[in-house]
Amino acid sequence: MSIILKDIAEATGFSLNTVSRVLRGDKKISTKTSEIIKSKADELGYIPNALASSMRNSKSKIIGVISVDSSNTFFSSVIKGIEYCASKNGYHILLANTEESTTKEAELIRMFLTHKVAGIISIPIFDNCPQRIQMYKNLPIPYIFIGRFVEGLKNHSILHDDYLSQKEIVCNLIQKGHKKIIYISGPDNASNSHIRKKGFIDAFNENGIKLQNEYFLNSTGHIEEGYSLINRVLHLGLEFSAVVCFNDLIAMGVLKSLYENSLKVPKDIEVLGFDNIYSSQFLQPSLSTVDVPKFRLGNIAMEELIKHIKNPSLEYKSIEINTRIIYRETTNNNNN
Amino acid sequence: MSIILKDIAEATGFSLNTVSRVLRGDKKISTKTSEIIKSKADELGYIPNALASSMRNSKSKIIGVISVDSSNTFFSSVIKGIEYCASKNGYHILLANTEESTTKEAELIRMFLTHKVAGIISIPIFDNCPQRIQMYKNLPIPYIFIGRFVEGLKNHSILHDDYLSQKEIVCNLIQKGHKKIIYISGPDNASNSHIRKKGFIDAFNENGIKLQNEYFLNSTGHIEEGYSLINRVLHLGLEFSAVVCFNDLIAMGVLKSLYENSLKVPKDIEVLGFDNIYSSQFLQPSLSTVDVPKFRLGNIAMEELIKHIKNPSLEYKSIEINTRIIYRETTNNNNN
DNA sequence: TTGAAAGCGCTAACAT
DNA sequence: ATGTTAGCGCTTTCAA
Repeated sequence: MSIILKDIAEATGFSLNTVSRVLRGDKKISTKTSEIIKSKADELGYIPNALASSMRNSKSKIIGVISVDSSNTFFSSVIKGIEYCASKNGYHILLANTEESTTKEAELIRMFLTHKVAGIISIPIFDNCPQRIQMYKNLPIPYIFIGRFVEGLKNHSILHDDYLSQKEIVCNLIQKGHKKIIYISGPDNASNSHIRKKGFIDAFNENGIKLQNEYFLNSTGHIEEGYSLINRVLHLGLEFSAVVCFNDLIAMGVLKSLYENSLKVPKDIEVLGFDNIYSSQFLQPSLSTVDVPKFRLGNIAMEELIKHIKNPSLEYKSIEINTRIIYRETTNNNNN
Repeated sequence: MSIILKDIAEATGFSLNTVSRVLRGDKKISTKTSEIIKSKADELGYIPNALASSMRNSKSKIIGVISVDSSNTFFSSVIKGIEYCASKNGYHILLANTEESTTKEAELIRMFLTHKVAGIISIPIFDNCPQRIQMYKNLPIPYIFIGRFVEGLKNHSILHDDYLSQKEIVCNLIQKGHKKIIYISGPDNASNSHIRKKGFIDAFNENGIKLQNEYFLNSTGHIEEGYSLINRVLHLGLEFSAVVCFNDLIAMGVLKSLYENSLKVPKDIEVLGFDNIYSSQFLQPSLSTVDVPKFRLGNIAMEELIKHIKNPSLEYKSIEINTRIIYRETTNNNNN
């Protein structure tokens, strides 16, 4: 059926081995031989068998990528960055979603191992389940975490600054006189939910303002929740003058709810998101947020991973990327 | 280093073959033997080698997925559907982007072949370059196209109805009295750009209204263009009372521009998108659009592909999924 | 510069 | 019910 090295060898009269060497670009082959073999390979439509080659030399050009939800706009940008960098370097990605399940994450790691991937990039679920951490520690291949860190494996993470930006945003609000600020937090199983929330809390503490429980709203980070949570507190009559959201999606829902309730943004209520997803600048009003370089995050993760694949003894070091606050139209920016 | 079948064979005293059969769940093995071997495999932390197994029985559980841009929210939903269905059936996806390049698409196909994938799902670039079509025709493995069709290979496509919905939308506008409707078209290299545009044109023709060239605006389907194109025609003083967009992203940009130019939607201008992406219903005003079942599209494509993998002699048949017009707040819906 | 032989880890065919 | 043997297509010794 399909053409294999042996066919080319027989067709050209050279040995199978010589053919293999030519096609891999091995030195020590006469130009003439090389040309003959290459053109015959072309003519026969030879397609190399990566499985056989991987098996023989235990090298693979495939990277396993674990994400929670590849359709989330944040992750899909990160994954695009990963894919782009992988492709540029001759690697390819095997993509799978955990759907928030730790069991699934463990299965995926095992699956990747089964498929002999060269390395793994993971946007892991945040729980400190020791078995899972151990699973990563036992990996015989390089691995990198993106955007979240796993207890005890911080060196493997490409992070972005969540804390400072979140705190600065809130300090800014406080300086403008806001005291009743709602914070809608993100999913518990993402490490940056906790970090951002801490940024919010610390801003209050550093300014000596009391925090009240009813101003903390929990969400899993989806639009609908921003919408329904604000509807609810409005209905309950909670007073507030600003809403700080774990991410832009939540902020979109918040904006919608405020609009429907005839509250003007930013005049009555200021709103801030986080992530700077693609559509944020095109909202009405455009969303003030924190830019997280998503594509770059993926890119850097992949670059780092490749370094570790090429040099397995390389020490891991945690990398933190800066974020950047972008004040747009959902905040009063007179003082900026 | 890593545990292989032979290690388990030696540790249990059974033959390598028996071990293999137990671990694959082959019948004709005594329960006792099976238990001994399984527990030893667990104990040793055995991880099967999919490469070796694939090589031996030329079966693979990997599907190649080709998309133009996996970070586009439309595609990322489709891909999620693919991945979900794949995972449910024990398959995994190798994902790669063509970045609009035909050359890249050809390379990817070759790469997938090299990696011995079981099948390919492609969101192909739309050009009738005969070499590329031939490339698909020559594929020794099953393949399915999503959302677009390739000349001469229509049976391989999972399509969604673009034409009827687009036409109906426009007929509706015309019935409401609109005569000056801007159409912002999508990228030339997507087959549905052409189909949707035809729907728009036919609506005019069937209602006996003349089409004017300046009402056709070309775009590649991104937000920015919706924004800048409308800014431009407004600047030029073109009169219009409705904007029909190839997709929701464009419509978002349009909305932004209209808003900034103090034009009220839908009072002054009605706006329609297409695709019903996740955020559309949360825009202000929420976007009237056509729902395309993205996740389901991916799901069905994968299901079909699996059928063909399991039964290679199965005839291909084109599948068309219905779309559904959703009138929200960017249109005047009194009459609906 | 080229060739012969061994073997990666597994499964299928055949034997017992 | 279990074992023996061959071989998937390739690359890596080692030899010439």
